[in-house]
Amino acid sequence: MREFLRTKGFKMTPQRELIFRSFFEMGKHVSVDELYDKVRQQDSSVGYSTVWRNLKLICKVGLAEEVNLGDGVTRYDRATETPHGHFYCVDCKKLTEFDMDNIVGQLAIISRDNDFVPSGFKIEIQGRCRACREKEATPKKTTDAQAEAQKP
Amino acid sequence: MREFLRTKGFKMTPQRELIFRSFFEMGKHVSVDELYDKVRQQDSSVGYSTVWRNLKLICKVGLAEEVNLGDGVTRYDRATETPHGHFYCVDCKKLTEFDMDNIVGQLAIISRDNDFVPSGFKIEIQGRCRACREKEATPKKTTDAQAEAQKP
DNA sequence: CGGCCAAATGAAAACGATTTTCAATTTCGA
DNA sequence: TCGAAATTGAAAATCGTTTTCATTTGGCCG
Ligand SMILES: [Mn+2]
Ligand SMILES: [Mn+2]
Ligand SMILES: [Zn+2]
Ligand SMILES: [Zn+2]
Repeated sequence: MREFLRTKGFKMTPQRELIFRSFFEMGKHVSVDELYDKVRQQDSSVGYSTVWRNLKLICKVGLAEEVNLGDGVTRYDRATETPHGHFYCVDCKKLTEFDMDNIVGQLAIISRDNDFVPSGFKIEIQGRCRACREKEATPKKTTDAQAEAQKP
Repeated sequence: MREFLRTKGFKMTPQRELIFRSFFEMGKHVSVDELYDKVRQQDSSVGYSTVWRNLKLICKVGLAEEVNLGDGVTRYDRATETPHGHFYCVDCKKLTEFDMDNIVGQLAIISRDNDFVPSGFKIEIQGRCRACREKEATPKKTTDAQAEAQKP
């Protein structure tokens, strides 16, 4: 790793080492805050901006990429060998993955047909996961139009 | 429109009327600022929050939906009869659309196979549009590792 | 082994889009 | 017409992201 970074012109530091290791230990879809918390458990002197910068660096060197679900928080997803898509449960907000190998071909065709040279594909499927369907909870009826309209 | 909203418990106002009309007159992928500017051309007394709230309302009643490309700005996309995906040019940032009818079937199958009940699909293809490829401009070599790493 | 200098760090501040607050105004059904 | 509920505009609050800046550190070179 140290060597890998060095060849790209970056130095290794204790903080960086810890941040990189922590990131890869954590699951997928990690937010800055989550990683920051994890890192601070090991070394509470590491700064937030250092975590943020290193997360950006991890993306820059191609080891992860940002994921935006429109919930206001950027998450970082460890790069996978084969491209994958995301199921986003609108109830519990859980993010799960699926392989998109068999679809990439079609996306490439669509791109070609539209005179567009693709470099990356993102597929997000919103819906409800099994767990949430089984809970089948709170119908939660509309009562106050304004509250519904103006509040999240 | 007035009637449509009334049945959902919302009132019509001059501002709302103007905002809705302006939104549908504009192209796709409109940001709050863009719509705000357009609206102010007609009536400079309309407030920013009113524009924002009505954009949210348009989504709530199903006439549009938010689009997030991770560039920090939420855009609002008029709902289309048939679902469509987006080509996002990494150079000029232009967003163009493509029909995804022929892929939706597969996405539905993938969802079923993963025990997920889908309610919406989003496909984003990053790459370069024709215009940008033809410009084929500025190779822009890396010179300062830190600058490259820490600045956008 | 020093010395040097770009890279890296941490704290704090800046940013900027989004969202909320609140008092005043308006809509629309009873 | 009246009044409750919705809407509005201005301003402030939020809050994740990004930058600034003074200081420290890593790693290459002699
Ligand atoms: Mn993922
Ligand atoms: Mn669109
Ligand atoms: Zn769920
Ligand atoms: Zn382009």
